[in-house]
Amino acid sequence: MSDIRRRRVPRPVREQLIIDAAIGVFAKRGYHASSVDEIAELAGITKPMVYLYLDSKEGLFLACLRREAERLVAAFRATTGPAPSPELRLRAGLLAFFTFVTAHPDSWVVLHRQASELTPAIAAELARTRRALLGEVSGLVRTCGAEGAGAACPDDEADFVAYTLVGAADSLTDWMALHPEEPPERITLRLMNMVWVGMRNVLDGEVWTTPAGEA
Amino acid sequence: MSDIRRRRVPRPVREQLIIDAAIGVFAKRGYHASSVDEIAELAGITKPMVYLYLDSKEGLFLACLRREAERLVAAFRATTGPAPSPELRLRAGLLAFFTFVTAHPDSWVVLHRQASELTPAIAAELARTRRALLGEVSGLVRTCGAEGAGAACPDDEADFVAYTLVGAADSLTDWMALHPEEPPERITLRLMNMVWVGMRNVLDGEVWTTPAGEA
Amino acid sequence: MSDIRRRRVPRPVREQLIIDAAIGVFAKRGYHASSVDEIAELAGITKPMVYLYLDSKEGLFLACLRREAERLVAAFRATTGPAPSPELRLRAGLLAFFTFVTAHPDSWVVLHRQASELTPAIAAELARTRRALLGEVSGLVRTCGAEGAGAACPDDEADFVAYTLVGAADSLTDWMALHPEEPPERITLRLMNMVWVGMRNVLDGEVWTTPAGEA
Amino acid sequence: MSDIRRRRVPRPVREQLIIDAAIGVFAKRGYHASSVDEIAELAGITKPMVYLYLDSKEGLFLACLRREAERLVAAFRATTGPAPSPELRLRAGLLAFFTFVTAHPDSWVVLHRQASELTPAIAAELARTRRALLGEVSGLVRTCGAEGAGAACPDDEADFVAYTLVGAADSLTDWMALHPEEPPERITLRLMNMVWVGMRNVLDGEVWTTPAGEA
DNA sequence: AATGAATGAGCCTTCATTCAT
DNA sequence: GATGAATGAAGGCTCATTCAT
Repeated sequence: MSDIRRRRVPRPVREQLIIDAAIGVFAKRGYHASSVDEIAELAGITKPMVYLYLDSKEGLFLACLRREAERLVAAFRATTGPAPSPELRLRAGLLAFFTFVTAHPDSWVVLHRQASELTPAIAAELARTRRALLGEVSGLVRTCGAEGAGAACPDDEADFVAYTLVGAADSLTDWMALHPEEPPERITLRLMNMVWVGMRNVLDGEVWTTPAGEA
Repeated sequence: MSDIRRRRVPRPVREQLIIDAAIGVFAKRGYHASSVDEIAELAGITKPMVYLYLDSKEGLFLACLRREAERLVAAFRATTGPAPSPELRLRAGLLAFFTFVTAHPDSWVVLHRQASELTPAIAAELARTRRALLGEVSGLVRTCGAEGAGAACPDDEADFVAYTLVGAADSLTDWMALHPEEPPERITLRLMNMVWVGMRNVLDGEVWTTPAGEA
Repeated sequence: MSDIRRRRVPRPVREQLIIDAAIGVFAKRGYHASSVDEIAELAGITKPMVYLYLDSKEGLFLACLRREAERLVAAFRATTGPAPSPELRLRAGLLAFFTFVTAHPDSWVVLHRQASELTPAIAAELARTRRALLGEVSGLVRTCGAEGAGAACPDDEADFVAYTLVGAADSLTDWMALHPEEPPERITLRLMNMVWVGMRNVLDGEVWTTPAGEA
Repeated sequence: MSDIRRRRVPRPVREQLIIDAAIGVFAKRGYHASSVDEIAELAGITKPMVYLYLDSKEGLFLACLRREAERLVAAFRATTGPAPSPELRLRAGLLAFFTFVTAHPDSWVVLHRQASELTPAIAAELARTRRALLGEVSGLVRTCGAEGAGAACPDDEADFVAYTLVGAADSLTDWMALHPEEPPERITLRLMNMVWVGMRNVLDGEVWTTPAGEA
């Protein structure tokens, strides 16, 4: 970040440097409030280079989105694959998430905290990204059904559980910011504690009902 | 939208009409992409009026934030207070949330989906709003500890659970958009199923641990 | 140009002032080389007003085009109508043209000297304008056929003559710039001299042929 | 467009290729709206080469202007010289013009349809070009005076006639675009019909006057 | 001989905001 | 109480032009 940003940097490298800068600015200010000028300056170049390489502000944001989504999903897969049992796979997935978010907080903001004020193209890409992440989680969840075949667990339930997990994890991201001493492992453990039993019950079709009989 | 917006509307009413319009626009476009022009036109008045009543774009957004936060918290309290047992209180809170979000989708977007691209003043107000909501939930959670004594349940655990619940509920908001036939009651029931047992365990200090012995 | 341009000018007036300024700048620099800033300054206001009233640079140019085309055609019609005989009508038309061009040189440049570098919308409007002018002249020419019915004169010939006349007149515009002492009346007379006889012959079907017999 | 544009093209050839490309682009888009990038790409080289060979965008345009003007005047002279009689010389000149314009429409646009939006240097060169062409025509016209003596025909009259002819021919360029089946020979014939008699009268000092006695 | 990398400057456009009526 | 007129400031984008290789 000090010497490589000097003149005459080959295009592929410069592109990554620009995206690096862009993620920082987009995360801090949001899409509309970010100015390409600021991104260019942070990347150590001038505006025309940004447009030459990434086409437009929208293209720049899309590039950020794609690169980080790929990274997150890769991290997720790399850990959930090898784990031997359902609960360890779930744990591995949660851990991968919290580790990624700890390591790349800006990426997560860009990936997930940009509701509204986006152009159609960006909104579409973002929706695709989210679907990919939720699909990943949903697939993982489907392998967690009690003793037997995944077929026993309807997709609908798995999706519901996936949304719950992703939302909970997302929100815990904020909690982590208030508790910096807590390592991803402990967050993961605590979240496992909260959801593992209930999740299994849900996937197995056991339901909680309103105790007495009220509204 | 037809007659009331005519001339000679008393100030407090006008203000509410402006805020109504603003919430719609802010939810659709986001803060920065919203233009005061569009809000004024939707409210049926001219721009200088907006400035006369709400001071600035920022003030306008703050007014939206305050009004809707108040409404959501009120809805929450109104239902959790009367419920007799812990689990019914929790259920009532969740139901209140999902009902509110169903009834006022724009409000929820403005309240919660506006990360980044906000001015400091707005970010502060928004943080306050979220803290209020989380505090409310956290308090509720604290009453759900097993045998009764809130003292047995450390604030830390309650907070963690609150973040998990709010995040899960928030995310299920998206799930609801994909399943419009599902009423708030069923969402509430399913979420209760997923978290009730685990939550109790967590609040009681029972912990899940990595089964065999791995990373 | 000194006092009326002060603050608080009603919209219709301002619009005309802006168009006045725009014609001057567009004529001097051409469409692309003109900057809205310069036009605004010359009009005694700031850029946002130009956009508020005329929408865009393109809209501004279109407004110039429409206003001046209307004026030129009006001047043309006003004089050709009353004239009693064919040759006097033609003479009146030519005189109207040269008088208009003398009085509004910038208008003529904007109307006719803007080949290429125009947006599609402008090109279309400009084509319409030229067709209107040529149609006017062509109609006039058609009434100049020798003794009798305009039917005797095919549209094709009239069009050819109209193009010739308009082109000649246009070019003489440059000649006039080099001979400022020459009044429109004399130019008109000289052009009548050059074309009247030949035109009549052409419209009557008499043709010149290569004398001997060569390539 | 396939092989010659490969590497190792000698400089003079490359220059001509660049000018070829430039004329096409300048004619289509106009001076300001043309980008050096597009010209370079069309010429099959990179931008720095354009600057190395032609110095600047302005120099590039000037080169186009000079080359095409030379070609047009050459074509004009080549045909008017040998013709034996005045009317055949005029006919030959007109024919040369219409033939050239038919063969090189882009050249004509660049040479003649670029009023305004030009830099001073270009405007000057363009004025010189036009003067050259008009001078050529004017000289030709001077040899058309009735009985022979050019002295009998004042320069002033010849100039006036030249402007008329050039303007008429220019405008007929547009007419030709609407009548692609009409060959240069026929256009020439029709224009001769329209102007030959009147031109002779003018050059001989015979004047048309307002018939009765009006404004 | 040729090119990829880089930039200073400028232009169109929009927006939040205010003044004068 | 309400509005039309007006603006300072900024942002996205492009372009002619040059340098270092």
